[in-house]
Amino acid sequence: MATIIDKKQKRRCIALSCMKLITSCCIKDLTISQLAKEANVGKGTIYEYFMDKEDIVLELTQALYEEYKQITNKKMSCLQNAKEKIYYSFNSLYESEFSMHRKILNIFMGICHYRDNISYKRFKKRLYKERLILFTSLVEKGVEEKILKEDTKNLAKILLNSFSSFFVIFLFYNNTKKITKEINRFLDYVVR
Amino acid sequence: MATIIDKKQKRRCIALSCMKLITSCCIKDLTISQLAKEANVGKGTIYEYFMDKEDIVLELTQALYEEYKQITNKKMSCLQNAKEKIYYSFNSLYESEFSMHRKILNIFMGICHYRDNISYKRFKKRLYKERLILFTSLVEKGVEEKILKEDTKNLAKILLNSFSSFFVIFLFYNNTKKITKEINRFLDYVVR
Amino acid sequence: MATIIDKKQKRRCIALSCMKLITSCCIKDLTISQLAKEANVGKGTIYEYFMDKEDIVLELTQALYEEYKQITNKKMSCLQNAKEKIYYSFNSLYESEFSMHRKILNIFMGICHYRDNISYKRFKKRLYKERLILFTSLVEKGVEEKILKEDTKNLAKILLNSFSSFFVIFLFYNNTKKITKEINRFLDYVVR
Amino acid sequence: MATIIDKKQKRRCIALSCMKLITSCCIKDLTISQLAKEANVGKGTIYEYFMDKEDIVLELTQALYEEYKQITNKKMSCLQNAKEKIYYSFNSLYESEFSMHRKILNIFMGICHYRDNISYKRFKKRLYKERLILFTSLVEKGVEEKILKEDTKNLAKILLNSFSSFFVIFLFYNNTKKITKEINRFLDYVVR
DNA sequence: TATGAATGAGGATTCATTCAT
DNA sequence: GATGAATGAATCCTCATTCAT
Repeated sequence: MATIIDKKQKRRCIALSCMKLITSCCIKDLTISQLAKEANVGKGTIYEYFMDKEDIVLELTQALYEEYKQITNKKMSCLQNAKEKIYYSFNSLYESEFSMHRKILNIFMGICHYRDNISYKRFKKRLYKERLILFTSLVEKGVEEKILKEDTKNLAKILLNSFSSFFVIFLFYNNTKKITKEINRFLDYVVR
Repeated sequence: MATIIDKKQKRRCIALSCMKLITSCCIKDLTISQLAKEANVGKGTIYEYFMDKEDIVLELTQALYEEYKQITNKKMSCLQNAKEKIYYSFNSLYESEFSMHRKILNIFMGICHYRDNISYKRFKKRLYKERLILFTSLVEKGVEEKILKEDTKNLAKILLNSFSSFFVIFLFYNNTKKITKEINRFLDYVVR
Repeated sequence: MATIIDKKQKRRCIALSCMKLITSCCIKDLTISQLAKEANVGKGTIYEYFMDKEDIVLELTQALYEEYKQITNKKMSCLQNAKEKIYYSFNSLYESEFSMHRKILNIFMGICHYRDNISYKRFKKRLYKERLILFTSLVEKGVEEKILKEDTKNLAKILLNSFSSFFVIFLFYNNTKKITKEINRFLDYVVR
Repeated sequence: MATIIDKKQKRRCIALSCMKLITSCCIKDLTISQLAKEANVGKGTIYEYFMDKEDIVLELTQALYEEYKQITNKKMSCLQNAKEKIYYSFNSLYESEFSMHRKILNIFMGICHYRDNISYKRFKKRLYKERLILFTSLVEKGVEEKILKEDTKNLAKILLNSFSSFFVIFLFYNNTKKITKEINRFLDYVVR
């Protein structure tokens, strides 16, 4: 039992050690040797804990996603009304403290375009599900507070689509101010 | 002059010859040798016309994009009113005849996540610009025909964001029926 | 007959066109394409007139050797006595006007270390022979003028060995002033 | 510490394994694959220890140079007087047991004509310096024993120039008997 | 005779993966 | 469990050479 926990911890620890390297280089050009050196472990050790390069990125994405969730949930619970929560749930990702998280998400999405294995799919589904739950609850609250007129289910999905859309657009602009503007324009249209 | 045209033509011709191979394999695992063989030219010839693998994908994406534009413009001009045109502009991409186009677009977008050179940027800007012009004109017409209440500029951008969002969602579902449903749900919400 | 002369002339002309390129780049890294472009002819044309890269260097070396001979013979005939002629025959190669000639000779010698075909051998023999004839006549004159005490034959060979030695040393120092100093030290030792 | 010594030893070991191949083929036509096979190591291993082909030749030249020095120093210490030592220091290189050493030296010199990196320069300087020290001490001894009349410094340099010259001439003749004759003719002229 | 587009053999180099320590 | 030296398959890319025009 203890060793399994250790194994998970070490996996995460190695992945986090590689964060800087992964976000600063093109993932395509990174080698296992470089990653092992960055994490201060032997090449063989990498193979103890990861299938390949993409597996490290997955672990790193999960780590940062969980951190993002923890921080934003905390802040969200301090916000008073549904409107503020909805705006925050869209905008928080583009705050400066999450620049690393955005970078990793970009790299993760890039890998998704060519990689389609189980662990990747599973994490994508989890991301989708958890976001949908969040937006569903926010829409419910919004309808209660009468800032949203829509029936619950559809609007939550539209919000989810738009949320991911904005991230894609962000990768195009690569400008957080611009994307924040676009987001608020959209939310002003949807929310009363 | 003649040779320049020939060079452009041959570039396109080679890229199109590689279409099947590119869409059926994982681009990451494709080699220049395989592509050269598929196009029935020597390896050296590939290097005569392309910088690398990604350059071939770019050419292919451009070729299919232009074909898509030509076909959809033609059909669009037969449609009577703004509402139909808007729905068509969103849904056409998911018709079965454009399955190849969707595949290429997926591969192209995957490459965008790690590649950031001039020709890729240029084409991305062109895509963005041309789509924005289309949606702007459709919104104008929609407002004229009183099926859209919004001020022109903002709605066009929202449509554009949603359009690209739907494609990202499609890559997740990989199910044209589902995405068509989502699109129509969204458009029913926006259009009267 | 005319065409043969033309062929020889064109061969020389192409080789001379490549002089700058050959002396400024490392011969190992030069390609036939580059040489053809530099000479403003097609790649196929190069093959009409030359066996390979080394053949161009040979032609260029011959051209510059003949030029060197012509210029130095002229100047030598103006010199009054054997002593002056001997000193000039050693030092002239290191005058600034012959920097190109030295460079080519270096490249030619480098090729000799791995290439051993007939035309290269023939030219090396010719160089050796002509220099020996020159030094033999200078020694004869020197003995007549009583500035050399030695029997003719041996000294001519020693001079020839030293002459080529100095060039090898020059390639090591790559400093004309230093080599001139060494040469004069040596000749002061040999000549009264 | 141990690994550094091992690395140096393995480097030398690989280079020595390639000796036969390097001296029997034209270095220009040798491939890393052939060298790796000859040394019974993988291609990747070659790159672990060497920059390129020329780096192997450098290592081999150094190995054989050190062997040559060791053998000749030993024999030289048995010789009685300066005259014998001077003659031996010139002639030893052309003894049959050093045919490999001559071949490598030829190849090394050929590479010097187009390669000018630090490690090559450093070794060339070392060669020059050590030979100059040897000849200086021999000239000193010769003056003591009154077989040389010259002032010490100049003659040592002249001997050094001639020594290298003779090797160049040898590459032309490729005939040890002839070169030995030339050497003795020269030394008879210099030494009383 | 001159050309240069097309070629593909072949060499350089990389790097994921193994396995003895 | 951790390591990193050794490996060689795999891929890149070059460039001498050909040959139809």
